[in-house]
Amino acid sequence: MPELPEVEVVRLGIARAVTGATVTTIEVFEPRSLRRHPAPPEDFVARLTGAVFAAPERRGKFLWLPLGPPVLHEMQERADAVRETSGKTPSALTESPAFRSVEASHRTTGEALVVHLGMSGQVLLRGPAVQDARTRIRIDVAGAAGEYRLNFVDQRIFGSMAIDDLQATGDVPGWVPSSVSHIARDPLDAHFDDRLFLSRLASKRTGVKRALLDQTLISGIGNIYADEALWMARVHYDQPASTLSRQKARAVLAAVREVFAKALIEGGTSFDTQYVNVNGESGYFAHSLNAYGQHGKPCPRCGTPIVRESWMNRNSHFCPRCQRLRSP
DNA sequence: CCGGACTCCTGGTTGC
DNA sequence: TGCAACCAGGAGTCCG
Repeated sequence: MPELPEVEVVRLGIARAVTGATVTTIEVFEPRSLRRHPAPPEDFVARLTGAVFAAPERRGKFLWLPLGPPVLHEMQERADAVRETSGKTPSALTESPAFRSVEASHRTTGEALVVHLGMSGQVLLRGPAVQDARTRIRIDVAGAAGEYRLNFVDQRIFGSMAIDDLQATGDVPGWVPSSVSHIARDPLDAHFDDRLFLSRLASKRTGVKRALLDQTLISGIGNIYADEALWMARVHYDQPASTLSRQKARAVLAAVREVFAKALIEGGTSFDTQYVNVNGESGYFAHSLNAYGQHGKPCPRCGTPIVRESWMNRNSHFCPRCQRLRSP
C-alpha cells in the first residue's frame, strides 16, 4: 500500500514526538512482524528498551530511526530549551561541530530501528495507554515533546520492524541501514543522481513500469504512482525503457516528482482505512487520481475510457489513446 | 539480463 | 443472509 508519499507523511508525523525521546516500554504482539529482525523478539525488546531515537530518516519506502546515545538526547533537550526561551532556531547547536562529531562517531557504529509498512502497515502516534486494533508492536516513548505511544498496526503482516546496523553510504557522506543499502536513492532525495538514473534506465530493455518499480534503480514508486506518473508523461507501461527518448525519459522522471509532490501536499492516498496518517486521518490524493483505479472512467485529458490490464499479478491502468505502445 | 510465477498474510468486498 | 471466491498500496526469490 504505502508508497513514498505515505511513508514521508508518517516520517513527518512522528518526527517531533520521537526525536530525542527515550523508549520506555516495548510490547511485541505478533512475532511475524519481526521477520526481518535477525534475532528473537526478546533481543529486539532488550536492545530497544532505554534507547534514544534520533530524527527519523527515509529512503524510498523504508523509514528508520537511528538509535542515539543519551548525550545526543541531552543536546536535543538543550536545543529545545533554546527554542522555547529565545524563540530562535536551535540549529546553531544541533549543527555545531560538537553535536555533529558526537552524532557522527555514534552513527558510524550505530544502529537504527528500521520500519517497512509493506502492503498494509501503519504507524499510529497516540497518547499513553491508547489501544488500536491489530497492533502488532507497541512502542512507548518519553521525550521533551511528552509521552507517546507508537502503535505499529499491520493487517497483512507484510510490513516489519527490525534493528539493523547503520553503514556509511557509498556516494555522499551519510548513513543507511545495511538492509536498505541496496535500495536506490529516491527522486525526492537531494543526492538523487538524475544522469545516473537516466543512463541506467536507458540500458534496460524491460518495460518502463517494471523499471520504475525496481527499487534498486529508483525507489519509492509503487503501483499507484507508477500508473499516475506514466499517465502524466503519456507513456505506455510496457514501453521498453531503452526505447524512450532522452526527453521522454526525463519527462517520466519529472512526472514521478510532480505526482509525489502533489500527493505529499494532499497527505497521501487513502482508499479506505488501510492507509491513514499517524493521527488516523485519511489522505486526499485518491481524489486526484487520473489513471489508477479509474478503469471505465473517461481519461481526464482526452475522454477515452481508462483501461485496466492484468500485469505482473497486479493491474496497470492507462489511457489507450494518450499512452500508446510505440515501436522503436 | 529478462519476464513470469510464486511466497509471505489478513480481512473487506463482491457475487452467487 | 450466508458463504466462498476474489482482491489489495510490497518485495524478495527462483526458474526457464
